Amino acid sequence: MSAPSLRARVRSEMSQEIKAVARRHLATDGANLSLRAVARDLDIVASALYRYFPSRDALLTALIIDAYNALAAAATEADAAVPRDDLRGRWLAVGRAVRAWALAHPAEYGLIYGAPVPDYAAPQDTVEPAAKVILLLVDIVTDGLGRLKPIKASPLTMPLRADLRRLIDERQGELLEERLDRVLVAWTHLFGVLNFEVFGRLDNMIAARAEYFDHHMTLMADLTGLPQ
Amino acid sequence: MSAPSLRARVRSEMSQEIKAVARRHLATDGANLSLRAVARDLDIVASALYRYFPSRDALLTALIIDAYNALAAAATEADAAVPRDDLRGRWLAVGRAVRAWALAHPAEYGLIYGAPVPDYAAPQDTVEPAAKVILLLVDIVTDGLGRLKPIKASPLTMPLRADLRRLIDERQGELLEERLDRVLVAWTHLFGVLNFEVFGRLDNMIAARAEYFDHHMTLMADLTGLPQ
DNA sequence: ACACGGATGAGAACAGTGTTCTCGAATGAG
DNA sequence: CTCATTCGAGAACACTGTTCTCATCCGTGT
Repeated sequence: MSAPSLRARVRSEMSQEIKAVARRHLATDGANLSLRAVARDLDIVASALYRYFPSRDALLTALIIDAYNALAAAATEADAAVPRDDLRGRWLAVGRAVRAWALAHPAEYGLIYGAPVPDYAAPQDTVEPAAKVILLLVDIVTDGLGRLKPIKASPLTMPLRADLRRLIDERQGELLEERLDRVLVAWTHLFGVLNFEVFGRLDNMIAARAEYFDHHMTLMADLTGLPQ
Repeated sequence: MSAPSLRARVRSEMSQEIKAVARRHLATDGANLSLRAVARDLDIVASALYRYFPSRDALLTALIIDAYNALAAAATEADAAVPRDDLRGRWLAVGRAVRAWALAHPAEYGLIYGAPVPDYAAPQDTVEPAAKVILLLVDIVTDGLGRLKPIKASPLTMPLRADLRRLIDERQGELLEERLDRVLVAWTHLFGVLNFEVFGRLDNMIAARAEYFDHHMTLMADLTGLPQ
């Protein structure tokens, strides 16, 4: 890695600034982001933006990647702040961090967990940060091996078991299929509740939002067999 | 109810046709629906659309309402086709119907369960059909009163209990707070799994989609205490 | 049966959009 | 100190939603 040239530095600063302004607009205008409006805010002509992003889609993609990374960072940091053997504490901390980030950045959250634009293929750069949250949950459960409560209830069908086996093998995981299955259930549920809350589906239904969320996370911890 | 005049009839037919074409466009272009493109498909000039819908938003709203109603109708029909006392059969039928509709109409599904456009207030016409699915689930569970398995695990906190009590009272429901809570969990989860599947979050993860979905629905039936 | 009036669609216009291209000017690199 | 690369401006093009005005049509009330 050679030292970045001055030009490269100011260029990347400009890219960051464009994204910052775009994020601000996103918060008020949602996904209908206007390049010209962003340019105006930067005292720049719209075509100048094309020196930094080849298209509007590219800018949105950059914002999406940033959002994934920010969300993953918040979750990771929250997990790291809890003693390793406090599994339920870590579990709840991750959930709360994801929720806090989502509520603080609803537009960006909608960008990554709302309906994707059709025929938009998620670039490879998004898959790793996108997987981060569930990997955190897997890690927490894996750290509890030996202490986990047994899983009762319906056995998995073979095709499903095969999918889970493959996922475990791909990452050299240590969980059993049944256990990973429960983590997937919890992961699904985490974003299910969050979508409902962020997208307004709980309006006029649930007032005690934070308690509602914690309750669901606890239930999922139970279902996954987290001890205590 | 007087007989609708001829003019009113052709007018409503034209409205339906506009929505049909718009739905077709929605499927390929997603939420960026172009009025002019719709008009072209109808051999009509764009401004003529304004005789039928006062704005693009109004057309989208109409599509949203239709989507809610279609989804609710599919779910209701599926429930009605199963013997009343086969609770788990009805439960699964509703879930599968919702999933089938969502997979058959991903764009419309995204319209109603994806990220809402900011500052877009859901018109009153949407709340009733939007609530239909959860009401079906509540009905199924209510039909099982006396046969339901007891709910174990963490008691509800007071604020949450109050929210649930209010929801029950509003509709003169017969469920206990704990039971309604579980129905809400199941409802949340239903759309959580579906969002993940429809929005592509299961790509390269789960191949056995139908089994995955059924498995989650069954787990939720267990959690809710549905007998058998 | 007939004239009337309201409903309908065409077309032009306006403001706004993403994107491409060309052209000076600046400025870091050799 | 020159030169090539990078940058931003500006015009242009093909779109978009929306508003007006203007004929034309045709069901309706008499």
